[in-house]
Amino acid sequence: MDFRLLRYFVAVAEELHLARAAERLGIEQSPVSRAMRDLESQLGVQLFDRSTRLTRLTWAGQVFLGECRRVQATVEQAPRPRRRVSV
Amino acid sequence: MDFRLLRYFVAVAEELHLARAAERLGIEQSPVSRAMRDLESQLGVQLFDRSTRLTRLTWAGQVFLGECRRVQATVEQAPRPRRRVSV
DNA sequence: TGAGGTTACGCCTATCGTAATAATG
DNA sequence: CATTATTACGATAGGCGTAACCTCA
Repeated sequence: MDFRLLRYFVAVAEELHLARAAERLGIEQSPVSRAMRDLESQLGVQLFDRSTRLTRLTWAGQVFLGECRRVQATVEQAPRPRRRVSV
Repeated sequence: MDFRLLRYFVAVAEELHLARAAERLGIEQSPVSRAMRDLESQLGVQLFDRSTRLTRLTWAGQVFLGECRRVQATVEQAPRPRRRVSV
């Protein structure tokens, strides 16, 4: 689990739309779809309710989104030695 | 910057010895050495005082170590959906 | 049947391990 | 000269894009 999956997940969770999330991330749909699958697999939890479309976050997904935001905030708020780190 | 470099750095910062840090991480010295170089390059900051050995953290290194621990704590303390995630 | 998501496939980069090389104490 | 760190090099895994394919409203 790295910052990449975390960023991807936040984008998807907020957009609930792979194409828009992908656009926001500057990559294609395909890797985003795979990333979500991998993430759910790693966590052993389903993060989204899906029909064909992503309808909403599961409860686990909501909890995880909260965690991700905490992590991102921690990383971003931290005082940097000299330069900012791109997460 | 991902959790990998963060983990490597914490190990090295705590051990101040590449071989021990590498052992702790379950990999070889070589990638750890490269990781520290890459990290310093990314941050634009020297993290260690080095002679041939790593003698100690620079001030920037100490600050960064603090940040890393905060991030790790955030990740680890977060309530997990079902399963624990290995950072 | 069209909008949205997934899978297949090949490419490319990043990371690893082995091993050789430097440096200093 | 022994210990520790770095560099060189080849192998491999993982992430990406393109494009084909599936699925439900």
